[in-house]
Amino acid sequence: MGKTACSSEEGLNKGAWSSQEDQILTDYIKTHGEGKWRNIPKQAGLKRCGKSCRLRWLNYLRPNIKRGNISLEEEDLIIRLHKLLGNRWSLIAGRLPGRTDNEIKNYWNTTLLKKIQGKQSKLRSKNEKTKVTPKPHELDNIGIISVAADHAASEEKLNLENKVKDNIITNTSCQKDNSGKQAWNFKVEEFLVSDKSSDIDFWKLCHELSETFDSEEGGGSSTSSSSYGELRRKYWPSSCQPLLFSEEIMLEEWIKKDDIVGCTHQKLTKIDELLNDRLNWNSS
DNA sequence: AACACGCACAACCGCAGGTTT
DNA sequence: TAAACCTGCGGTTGTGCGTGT
Repeated sequence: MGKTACSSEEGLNKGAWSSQEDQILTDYIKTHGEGKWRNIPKQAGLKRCGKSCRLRWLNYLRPNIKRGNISLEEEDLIIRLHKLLGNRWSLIAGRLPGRTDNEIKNYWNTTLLKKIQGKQSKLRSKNEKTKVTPKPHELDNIGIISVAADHAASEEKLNLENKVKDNIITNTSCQKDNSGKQAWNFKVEEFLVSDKSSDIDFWKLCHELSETFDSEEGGGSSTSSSSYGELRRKYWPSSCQPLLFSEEIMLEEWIKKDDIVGCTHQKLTKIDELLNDRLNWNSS
């Protein structure tokens, strides 16, 4: 793969940008627009490499950039998103209007990490004293949730499923088995940071579909479905809007395991945490 | 006043993956 | 199809500033 090494290009300025350089770059981009970063230095008359121009524009010169004074709400959101996404700074920055990935990364490394480490060491020493061990779901990464369409299902259910599927997220992967059953897999964390996660209508749709599942379970469907239904009712808090996933797919995956209740509980608890987070964001 | 130290943040670097030729 | 090119990302480094000694 080709690589653009600024360091290998001679005669280029390095280090802090001067106000004149900033002005030249700003004027050029205002006239010609962003993109084609490699050509910008030559055309604008800057002794900088394209990557440096891009970085300067995106992190500093771009309009509507907020600088400094990260609020408590923003800080809280960064911590929550980092819990979900890890060091995916650009994704985190995407949920904080006006903030750049570089700023959030710096803020995390210099400020938040220390705060969190401080809290964790306090918690550790408390746990050591009281001999509390962390629950498994507190340590696990987030899994994948599946939405399935059972072709033998009612037309009403299918229509709802298709509506939900169309709305979830663009980069779902679709799998089909021999019986024609389909599953759309998507990563929870990607969904939660997408615009769709704050779309109330989408959640209403999910809720509606979930109710059709429940009513079909009540009508006496397969044993596995009702087992799942019981599990879901047991572990799903009534305060949460349910996120959809098919009982068939989940059970096919998990029933092979010896400890199905433990496994299901673990996954549902994680999903529950995510949804609680989402609901908290909406209410705050 | 001078120095050392730590912190915050801007900027750099290397890499990966997507796009173009 | 493969090489070249471009862009974006995350980790790391460099530097200026404030504070303590």
